[in-house]
Amino acid sequence: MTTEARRRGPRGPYAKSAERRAAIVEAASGVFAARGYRAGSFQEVADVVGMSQTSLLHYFPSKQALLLAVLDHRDSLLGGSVQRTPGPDFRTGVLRQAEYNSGVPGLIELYSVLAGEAATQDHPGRAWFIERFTTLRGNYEAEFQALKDAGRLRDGIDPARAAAGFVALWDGIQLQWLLDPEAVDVVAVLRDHLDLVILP
Amino acid sequence: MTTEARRRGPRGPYAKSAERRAAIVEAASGVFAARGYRAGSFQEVADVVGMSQTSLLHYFPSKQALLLAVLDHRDSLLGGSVQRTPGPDFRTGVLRQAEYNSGVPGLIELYSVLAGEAATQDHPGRAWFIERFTTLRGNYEAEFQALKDAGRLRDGIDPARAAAGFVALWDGIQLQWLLDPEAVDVVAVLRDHLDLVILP
DNA sequence: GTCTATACGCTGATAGAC
DNA sequence: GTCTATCAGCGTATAGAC
Repeated sequence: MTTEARRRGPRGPYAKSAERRAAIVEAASGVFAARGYRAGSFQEVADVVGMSQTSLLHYFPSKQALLLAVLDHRDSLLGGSVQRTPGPDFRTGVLRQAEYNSGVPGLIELYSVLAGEAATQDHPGRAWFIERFTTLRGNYEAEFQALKDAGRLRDGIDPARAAAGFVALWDGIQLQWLLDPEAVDVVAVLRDHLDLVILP
Repeated sequence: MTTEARRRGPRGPYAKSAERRAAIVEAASGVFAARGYRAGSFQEVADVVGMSQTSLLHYFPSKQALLLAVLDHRDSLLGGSVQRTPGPDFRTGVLRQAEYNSGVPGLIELYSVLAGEAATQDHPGRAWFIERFTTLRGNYEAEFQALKDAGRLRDGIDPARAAAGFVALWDGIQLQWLLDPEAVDVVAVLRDHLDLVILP
């Protein structure tokens, strides 16, 4: 819809408005990552962007709407984590992504914190996470299936369960890393696992 | 200290007081599991136990104190998940525990929700979870080391990384299960993994 | 679009009567 | 030990001036 508006040329402050929205989403990402959704406040987001709390409501009609914008924004940054890495070999792509992630801890934090919180009752992000896990498992299942077809999956491994397991491993080890960065090596753990599952 | 008091015999309401405390911790476990720590309120816990909010403060001087009591209580129920299963073979014991867990979803929920929340800034349970992950990894590392010594660990697997990975896998798959119970089979995923790592 | 003023509820915690 | 009364503060959201 932004592009829609821009096409007309000299038609007003829409572009600036889009910039504001982007700034708000960015600020909210930081706040929700640091505090979680429930504990994170509109006011705090407003302070970061430098506007009043009520002005935020002009861009996002509710806190929930802001949360969903934040989640979608994160997705557009990291991709489905699988789609992002279509180029080389699956194993290499995934490990490269994991390596990259360690450079943007804020995004990991946002994801881990909200995923846990989303398991609570009436959480506005719950449906989003359920759907996200579903597609994620689907994507990885396809990858493992392709490996299987190529004869590169270890015998007896079920692609669907392997997919769920790999997503789980990644999320779990990232949480441990978040709580105690010195104690675990995310990339090494993932590599170990993939080397067990994928034949050379 | 409870046993200390009971030894004296007819010395007052201490036993009853301990019962109250237990009831409060139980109620708080449910509330924190369903809502998380920050969103869960003292008032809600009080409603569940059937007393006033301020009376709770007589047993637990602060919300944080209640949280820590809840966490320790959960641990005493499930054990370190490893100590609980010293009997048979490691693999069997773990899978049995996982099977058991699916019968008490509330405890899983409590754990998953709070673990994610604990990664936020200034969370009162953060230190608890860091320490817990450390001991958990240590315990599993010892198990894998024992398997290695017995020649039953697959070649090239590092016990410490395998431990971190297994804990991660378990936590991660439980979170997926919590959000979408139909979509994943916790025990099957864990079994697949162990069968890959442990030689028959 | 941005603001101030404000409604209205809920939070954890304290003081003190009984 | 349990209560009522109360505190000071923060939460989201609305109304309306500019």
